[in-house]
Amino acid sequence: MHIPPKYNPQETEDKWYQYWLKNGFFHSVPDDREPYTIVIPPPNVTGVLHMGHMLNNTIQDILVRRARMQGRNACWVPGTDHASIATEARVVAKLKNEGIDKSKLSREEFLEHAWIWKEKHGGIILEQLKKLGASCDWERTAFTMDKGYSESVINVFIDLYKKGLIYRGVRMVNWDPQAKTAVSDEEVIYKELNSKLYYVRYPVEGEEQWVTIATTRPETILGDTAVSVNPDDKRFSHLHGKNVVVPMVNRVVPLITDGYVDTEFGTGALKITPAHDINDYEIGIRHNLEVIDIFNDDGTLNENAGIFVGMDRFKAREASIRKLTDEGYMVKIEDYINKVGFSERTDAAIEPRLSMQWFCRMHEMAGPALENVIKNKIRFHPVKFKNTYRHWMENIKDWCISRQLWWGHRIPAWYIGKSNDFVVANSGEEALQLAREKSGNESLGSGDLRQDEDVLDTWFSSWIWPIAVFDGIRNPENKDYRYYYPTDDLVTAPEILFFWVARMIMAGYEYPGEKPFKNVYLTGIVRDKLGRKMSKSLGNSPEPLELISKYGADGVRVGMLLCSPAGGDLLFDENLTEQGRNFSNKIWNAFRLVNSWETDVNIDQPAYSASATHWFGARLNEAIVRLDTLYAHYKLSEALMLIYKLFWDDFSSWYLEIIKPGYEKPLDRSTHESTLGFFDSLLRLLHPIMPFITEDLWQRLKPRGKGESIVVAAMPQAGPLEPKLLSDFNTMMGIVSSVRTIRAEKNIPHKEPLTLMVRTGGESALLPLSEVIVKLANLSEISETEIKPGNAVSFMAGTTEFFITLEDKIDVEAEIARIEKELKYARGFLDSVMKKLNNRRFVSSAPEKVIEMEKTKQADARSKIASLEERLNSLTGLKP
RNA sequence: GGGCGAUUAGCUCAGCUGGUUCAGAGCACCUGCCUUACAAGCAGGGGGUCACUAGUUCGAAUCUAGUAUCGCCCA
Repeated sequence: MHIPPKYNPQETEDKWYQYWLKNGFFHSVPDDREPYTIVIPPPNVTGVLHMGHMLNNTIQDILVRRARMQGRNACWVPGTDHASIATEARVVAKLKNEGIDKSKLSREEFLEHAWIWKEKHGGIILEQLKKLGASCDWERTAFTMDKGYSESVINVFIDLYKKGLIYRGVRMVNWDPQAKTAVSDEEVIYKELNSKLYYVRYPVEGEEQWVTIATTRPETILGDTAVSVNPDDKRFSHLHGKNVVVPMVNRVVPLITDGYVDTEFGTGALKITPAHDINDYEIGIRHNLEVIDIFNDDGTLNENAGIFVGMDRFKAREASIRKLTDEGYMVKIEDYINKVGFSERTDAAIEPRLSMQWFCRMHEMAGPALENVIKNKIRFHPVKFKNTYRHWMENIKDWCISRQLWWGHRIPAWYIGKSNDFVVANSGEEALQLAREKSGNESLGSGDLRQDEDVLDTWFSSWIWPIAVFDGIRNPENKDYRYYYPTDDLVTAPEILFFWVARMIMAGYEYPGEKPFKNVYLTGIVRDKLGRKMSKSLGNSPEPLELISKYGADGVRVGMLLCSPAGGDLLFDENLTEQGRNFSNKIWNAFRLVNSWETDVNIDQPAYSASATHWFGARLNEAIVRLDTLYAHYKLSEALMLIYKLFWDDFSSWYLEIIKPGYEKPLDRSTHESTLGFFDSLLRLLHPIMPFITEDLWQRLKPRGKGESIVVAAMPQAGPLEPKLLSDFNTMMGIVSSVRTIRAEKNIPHKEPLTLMVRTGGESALLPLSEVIVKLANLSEISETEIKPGNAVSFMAGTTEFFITLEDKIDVEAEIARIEKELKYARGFLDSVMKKLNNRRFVSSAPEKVIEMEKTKQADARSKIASLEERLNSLTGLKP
């Protein structure tokens, strides 16, 4: 069978993925094995696969595949979330394109459109994950608005309401005037802007004096209800108790004193607009100030503003500046850098606004959520995020959970008649019942109730994701939930540590009373190689599916992992996927070589092959042990690097080169079998990282039965470690490398055999692995010598000296220079050792073991120096 | 403004509770090779005052304090 010299992933990937699905390898049902569970961080239904997903899901897949091969019942639950704001915006835009205005539709009609959109586009990202090789249990695919899931969300709302953890109230919220909804604190992104600071003077009522304030938002002057100064600020003490007149609208407002005012900022006098600034709002409460809301929900000015009514807030700012300037109120304008909040979803500037909303109390739930992380009941990787988490938890504020949207879980509250009196219930019927009880009015009909128009924040549904995907809210006793919960690992981005991770932890301790997961692995943010965040607008993000078709899914997975230390941002570079592809090709070609060998049962195993198989077995065991440690600490890129070097260097460059038979010569059977066994083990170790090529080659390695797959093969276990053998092999490698260096320096082709001499110093030294050295270095023989041969170059391995005689090729000057360099190093080394040993305080205070080590170093260095000096002397004699 | 973290080779990073001359890996780079597994490769090689300063110690990349620069979170 001819196998091409280049690996072509496209020919194999779809085939094997289908094979895996057909055999149901990814589907999990509870049994008596130990479970291993991951729930996917549900991507938005509006989303398409980006590099962040690639990284995140590669990591999850590695963990799941490895657990599966370790014999655990692995279950990776996929799914999507409904993304209220983003989806609604998408659907509104689509309808608009079709000439349909959302406001002309009823709620039900709109939701119908939304569901159609969701069915059509909502699954794209999950389909894309299959290309990456994700081994999700697709039969368990969940969606946050599935019927059962929705019920769970509503149940949680009702339950928390009953516990007094959900309330309704007027608060300052972050208003997104474009989406016309409130958003939570976490959904506001602060950006630094080059803006202006406007200095505006307000006349003091009935006097010829002025107070000058500084503001970045002159249009909000229309809503001013006070001017405040710091009580200790002497500059203003003569004005205490007086009134000032608000420019443009000529409203008379008090000049108040409040410790909040920073005397250093601006002029030291602050205008107070309680309706449109959170700090002003709090000052307003302290001083019982009037609250004048001047904005409509779309960000235009309302009649409270008095002027510019109907004008957009930014237009109104310009108009205000003109008017203030024209009327002589503007004192000066300075450049100023400030931070302005923008909506994460729509990128509209957030308007702080007073509004009636639903809130979830956080303080009680934060307690156990914080404590259990601090006590490592839930572990964060890397641990540094514990600090960030603690800081947030200790300063937590109530969570605004209502959104003025239609797409989502509608708040289960019904208002009675035209009042603000309400009942919270599971259904209209139950609400009616409760309303009759509450009002004492038995004649209330369903027409007298109206359900709250708002929906819940999307995170209010995804915070129960690890519970609700197993139906643990509605049926806490069901088999799946009891088996799979708590899940094992959560893999996500630090960006949503608070949005999602922290809240899942709260929900976990509030509902089952048990953590939702044991470990949280926080990935870095994928940036381009210049360190910029990948974004559509910058156009610096590669198209994941194109990368896959160019380098293969395995290559891309390797590329992602190569640049992803846990928690650190990763600077993605397409070169890395190229490296991944090259690695695939290396594996492919190693297979071609092994596959090409014929065996001959009649030949004995050569000594070098016996040594090599023995050694590689030990090397493999060592690697397995180290891999376990790396995985246990979630050091996945290091685990990859370890396997990478194991395959490329140890297996391909050393092992295969040692056992390789001559051209078209057969291999002995024992070596052949060992080699196939090693290859099999290597493929298994690699499989979690590179699922496709490993399956393909594993199936080629020997005939496999129906339904057999590396996916469900057992992960290799470590056998005994053999440190002596490993260290002998290292010595051997050093000797071979030295010979190769001499060949390279002297231009001696590999084909030309050399004689290597070992200096025995009287006793016959047993050189380990000499048969391997002979083969790899292409030696005609290794001979022993007691004296130093004249016409030779030398090198040392440990304390042993080696020579290669060269007829006329020896360059005495160069040789002397080289030895002098080595001598200098050895003497320096000895000096540093002696400095320690001669230091009385070192000898008295260092541990015994360290002193012993120093003494060994001393002896070795001395013997090495002696050899080198002797060699130098004999060479000096040869000097022309 | 408050908190957290980082700074090690050209780049990305490893280096656990101080102890082999401890300064490492991959990539990149340089030199020589198209040697019938692989040029997506093979062999060999160069490269760093561990940000800076002071301290603790017999001994510091590692511990402490300060300085500088950068990043993240929160206000």
